[in-house]
Amino acid sequence: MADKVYALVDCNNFYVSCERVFNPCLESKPVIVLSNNDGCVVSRSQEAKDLGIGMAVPFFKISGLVKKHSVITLSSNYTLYADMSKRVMNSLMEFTPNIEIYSIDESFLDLRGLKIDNLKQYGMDIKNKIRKWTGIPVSIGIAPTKTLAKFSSHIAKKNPEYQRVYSTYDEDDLGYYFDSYPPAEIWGIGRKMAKRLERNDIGSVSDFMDTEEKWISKNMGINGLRIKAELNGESCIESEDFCSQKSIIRSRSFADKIFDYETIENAIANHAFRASEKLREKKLYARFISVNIRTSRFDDQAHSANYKMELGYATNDGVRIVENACACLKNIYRKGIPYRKAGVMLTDLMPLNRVQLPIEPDKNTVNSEKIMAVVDHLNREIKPTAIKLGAMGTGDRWHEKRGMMSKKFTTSWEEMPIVKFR
DNA sequence: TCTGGGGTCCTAGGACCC
DNA sequence: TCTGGGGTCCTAGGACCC
Repeated sequence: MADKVYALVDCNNFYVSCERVFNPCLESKPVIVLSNNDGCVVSRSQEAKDLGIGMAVPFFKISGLVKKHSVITLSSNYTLYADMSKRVMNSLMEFTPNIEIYSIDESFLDLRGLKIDNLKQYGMDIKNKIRKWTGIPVSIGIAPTKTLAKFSSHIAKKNPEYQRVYSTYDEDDLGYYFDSYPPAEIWGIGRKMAKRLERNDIGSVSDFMDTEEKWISKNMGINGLRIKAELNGESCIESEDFCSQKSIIRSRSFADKIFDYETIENAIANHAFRASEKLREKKLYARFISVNIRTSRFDDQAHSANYKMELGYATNDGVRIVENACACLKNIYRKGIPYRKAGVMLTDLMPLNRVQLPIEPDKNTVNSEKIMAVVDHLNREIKPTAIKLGAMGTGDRWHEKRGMMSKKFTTSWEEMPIVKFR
């Protein structure tokens, strides 16, 4: 077997597939799932794709189409998707522990060193078992580099004859797809770069492969060179270091324009607290916090403001993080601006063993670990808002719209699916 | 009327130093 | 009075990913 072997396992239409597991009536019908605030389309069933509904299209632009074809529309239910994702990833670990979870619906498996006679068959085996164990359909690309594995998974998805598994080790028509697919199909080449390539008569992956390195380096930087090497079978995107997360962000758009300070402070305090929960969950500490408030990007007088502050010493204490977030907000809030979005970012993250604690801890910090542990426990066991800080407020004017959400089938006793026998 | 959220990485440019 | 060039560090912004 070759030096390196990566399998990219990609869940098909993931959010829609999650919904279908618990609601079989959605099968073989056009279904879409919307982003927060019911703003954009973030997942589409094949039937919805066939109707011409694009990815990330604002919902209001397709509402006519949706009505005409009775497209079933759902708000996103991240609690459900996160839990289903965990199940899929745990199932994949049955095949190899060398798994890199790349996103909520994708993982790279490092198959090096495993005794596998037939990679294509192995892929089919994974695909069938994931479907059986979790109900989620997946596509798989197998190749010597991550970029090629991604490309292979696209081939697997688009061409039914491969039965959703494409292995460059077992097929000999990769060159055909290099000739016929545009560079935009390649991982790392986005809209802007694809346009630029097109303007320079680079219309296919093969054309890109034939492009001089000098040109690539000048126009695409080091990333372009890396992509070319990867497509040549030379692996240069290594596995991520798991403890290397650089930032934690929590932000949301408001359902309506918001002008008043109090409501925005509530939103910022909530985001800051959620961000601190994430920090504690990952056992990390942050040194900096920054707060951003902005109008709609599409507003005539689009406005955005940032404020960054040092937290003193690295911390994951919710109270301190919320206090600092509110202090940041005071510096940038302006009266009379129609704010549409607020967010909090924690940066310079580190694990406990790298944290420098203050020489003389004050009273408030001494007990913070214990207090936070209790708060987290209660919020996990009862409900996420069981314990809140005063600044987080009680209103929900800043909350987003989610008019069409399914239930938390797998994570809430109240909302568990009911099976009836007759 | 209605346009997502959470991340990473790279680059250009300014400030500052010698 | 003349005001160079190299280095570093930081930040903002852009591009990309899902």
